[in-house]
Amino acid sequence: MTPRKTVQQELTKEMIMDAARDLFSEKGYQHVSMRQIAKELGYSHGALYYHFKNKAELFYALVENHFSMLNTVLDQIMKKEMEPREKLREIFTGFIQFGLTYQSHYEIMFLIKDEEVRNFMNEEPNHTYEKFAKSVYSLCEKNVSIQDVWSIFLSLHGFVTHYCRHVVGYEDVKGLAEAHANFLLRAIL
Amino acid sequence: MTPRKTVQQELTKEMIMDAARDLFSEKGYQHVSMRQIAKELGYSHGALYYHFKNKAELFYALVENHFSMLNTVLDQIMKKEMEPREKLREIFTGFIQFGLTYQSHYEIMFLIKDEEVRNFMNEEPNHTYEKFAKSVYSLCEKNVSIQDVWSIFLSLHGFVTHYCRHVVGYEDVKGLAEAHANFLLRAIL
DNA sequence: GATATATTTAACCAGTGGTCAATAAAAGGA
DNA sequence: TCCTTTTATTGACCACTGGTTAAATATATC
Repeated sequence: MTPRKTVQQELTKEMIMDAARDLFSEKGYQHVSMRQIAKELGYSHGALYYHFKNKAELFYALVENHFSMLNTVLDQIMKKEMEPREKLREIFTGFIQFGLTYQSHYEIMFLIKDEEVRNFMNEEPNHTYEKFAKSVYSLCEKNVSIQDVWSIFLSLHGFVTHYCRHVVGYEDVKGLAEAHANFLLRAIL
Repeated sequence: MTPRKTVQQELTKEMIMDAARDLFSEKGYQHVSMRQIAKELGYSHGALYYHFKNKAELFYALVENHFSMLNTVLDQIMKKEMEPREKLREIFTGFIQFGLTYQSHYEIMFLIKDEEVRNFMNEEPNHTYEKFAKSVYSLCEKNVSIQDVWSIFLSLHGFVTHYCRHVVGYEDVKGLAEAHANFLLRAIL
């Protein structure tokens, strides 16, 4: 019985979130239990509840930053000095790269069906999409419709979703991702 | 104790499969239990096990035909007398319609990450994709690459996946689906 | 030493897939 | 018609998982 560990090995929110992240990547959100997360950390499951009110709150803490990460990716690309066409390509591959690099994040952000979890995310998805859409739209000038931008998003989403399911990293499909980006570019130019 | 139901109707595999289908559409594979299915039917869960060895077998019985259903959809479109371009459009919207009409099927066919479930499907996904790819390829003549066909598939997949998540029927997004199809057509013509 | 803090442990509760003896209804013969 | 056999259904039961909570207790802080 060791009802409290020494300070150096005390559990933190960050530790829990890191472990949770890893497990989600590996097994998917649905198949990770609080007990598993605790076991991974070498703590009892009860300890998690000291740091997070419940499972949903833990998930929300995780997902909260994921959208701003993606926003940052988009911002950084938009800042670059580059031809519009190249920039578009970068946005497309950048989106895919984000999705496949942070698969568990992506899953939670865009793939989870669970109502309970999704109710935690309010406007983040819309906000991030707005940023994406504005960027794409501004780089295409007038030969593209709002509809088209949405189609592009869905098409990228399809790419990420498929390869998420088969758990490969971005590097494994870099060539395919670029081809996909080119394919989409062809539709709008 | 009423160890057997009076008159009424006896349970059949079809009844079970119908109820299961509905529940899967609604809640997804993981969140439907044998007990829920039984309850929906007004029988005890034990009765299900008289008709199906276990949950997996029930799912497989369900999914088994889904691929051939999609194959049939593709075949029927290919049989039609139509301009290639229109046929392509029909294939695209037909795929989406299938995905959104049989969301639970689609989910199992193309979206489930669960190893246990996926091990049930052997070559069906590949076979169905082959049929899709051959059809599309033959309708495009030479101005399209194998890569492009794959991109089309992923793009349609993205559409279905997204709207599956938000549980809407095909009718609710028919206009969007057609726009998406047109978008994809533009990329290859 | 007292108090706040962090952790474990055990337990609760609801739910799961799955098994099976008991049993009533239906079917088939005589 | 009665009797047997087959068939389909039930509900108790098992072993398990998962989220959550509360009491107990060891450490840290003052």
